[in-house]
Amino acid sequence: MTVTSVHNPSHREALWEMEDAFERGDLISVFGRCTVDYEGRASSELGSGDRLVVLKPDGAALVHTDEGRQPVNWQPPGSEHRAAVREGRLRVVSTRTNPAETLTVAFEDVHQLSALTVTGGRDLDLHGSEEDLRTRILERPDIVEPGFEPTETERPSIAGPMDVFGVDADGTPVVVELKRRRVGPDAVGQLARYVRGLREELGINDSGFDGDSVGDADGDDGETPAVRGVLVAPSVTDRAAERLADHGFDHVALDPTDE
Amino acid sequence: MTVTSVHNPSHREALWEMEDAFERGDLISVFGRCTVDYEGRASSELGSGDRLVVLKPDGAALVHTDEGRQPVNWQPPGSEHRAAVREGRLRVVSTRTNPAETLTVAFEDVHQLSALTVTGGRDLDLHGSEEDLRTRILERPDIVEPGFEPTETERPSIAGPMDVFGVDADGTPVVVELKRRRVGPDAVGQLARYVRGLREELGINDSGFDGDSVGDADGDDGETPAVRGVLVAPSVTDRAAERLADHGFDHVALDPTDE
DNA sequence: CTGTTTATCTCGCGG
DNA sequence: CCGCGAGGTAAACAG
Repeated sequence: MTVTSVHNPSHREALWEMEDAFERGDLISVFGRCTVDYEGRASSELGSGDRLVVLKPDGAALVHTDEGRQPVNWQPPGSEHRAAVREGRLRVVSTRTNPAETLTVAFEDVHQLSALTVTGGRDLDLHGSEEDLRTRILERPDIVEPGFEPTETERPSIAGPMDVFGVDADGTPVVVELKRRRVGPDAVGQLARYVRGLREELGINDSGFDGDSVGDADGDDGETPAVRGVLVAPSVTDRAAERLADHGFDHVALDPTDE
Repeated sequence: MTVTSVHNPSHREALWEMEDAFERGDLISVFGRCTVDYEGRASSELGSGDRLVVLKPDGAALVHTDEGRQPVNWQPPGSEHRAAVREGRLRVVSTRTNPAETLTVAFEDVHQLSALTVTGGRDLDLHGSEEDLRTRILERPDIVEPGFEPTETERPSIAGPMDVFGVDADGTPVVVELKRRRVGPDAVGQLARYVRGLREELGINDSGFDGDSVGDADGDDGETPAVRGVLVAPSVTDRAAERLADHGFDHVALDPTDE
């Protein structure tokens, strides 16, 4: 038996079922008319209404209405659930410490209470993350540009760790910044800080002056800096495109979810 | 009747109940063994396991395991839910556009399916938020400091809107930044940008030089700037305290949940 | 234990 | 529609 369910139980019956479910470590789902109070980092009150309350064996509690992805009230995992009948009504209290928080659900009417025994299958694998994108670039650097050779990831700099660092076909240092979604000017600023930091580190003047360094860009005059910046992202905002142009950085359009 | 529920239904029966529930605009709760696939901003696959799936009439979809406050997979409100039986199995697909995202739940076994008719009670009042904190300061400005008079909220500046703007007992302009929890150096940086922006606006030199302005701080030499910065937060990190001191800003310890 | 960073963040507001 | 900031953010991770 993986589901125990009672419909329109008395508050006492609901309490018995709930205590049994706590004992078994079940996932509990309660649908009923209730008020909800929360006291802790903030405080809130929720008047009477029909809601779905989920109590998890790891201590998480969720109160959902018929709208929104977010629970209207909740308690994080690690909280402790207790149930009782006070003044003839089922009352569920979930508490945690650090910070001290209390969620109280007082039922006027329990429409349905279900205890769900959960078995296995908790393994998720997620693709399309920034981590995934970096792995793919290390495996096939040509998707950044032909001849690109990554040398380090998470290379430390005064502006923080750069996502990917390497050299291009001409041997010029390249800083690559990865973003998994459309970016605004802030990402360009981040890339600019890395490039600026690296130029300082290598003793290269911002204007592109090359003080005996690792290989100047070909033919160009002093305008071309000896460290390049490349932003890898599915797309950029107009403002970001302007700032990329200002800095002389390149944008590689690459969607992390594409193969 | 506010709850319709079937236990261990056939996949066809489950489909009928679900389609009826869609029609009625019910909140749907399904507990069963299923696999979950998500494609969109990222992509994920979830192997077979017992999970609680919630489908809301506003288009939100949630897939919960027995752990965590967060759903293991979800779809935001505004998505469209469809159900069908393919290869003898109940399959629920939730899609949305912009960004294009698809959540697919394929049930191997439906343990329980419930349709919940929700009525009323969506009014939450929350205290202890930043909004609430601002209201309290406007009602009783003395909790910032005696003699403080707020003049504007969300006052625009080149650095963005400041939380509260006003003048102190001496008539010196004061920028107040509100934070509802313990803050790090970033909040001080934010406040500093506001203060710097306002000084520029008023034609005051950063070093505190007063170019015919609204009332200099008493007695001090040129060190004291003619625009003050006050950070209201329950507490600050050590690093943040140093930066506050560097700028000559004040910290008012105020917990948004108090009072 | 605190502090930092990320997220399929969500959510609301303004241009 | 995009961009920005707040959240009882949650959650992973480093120190």
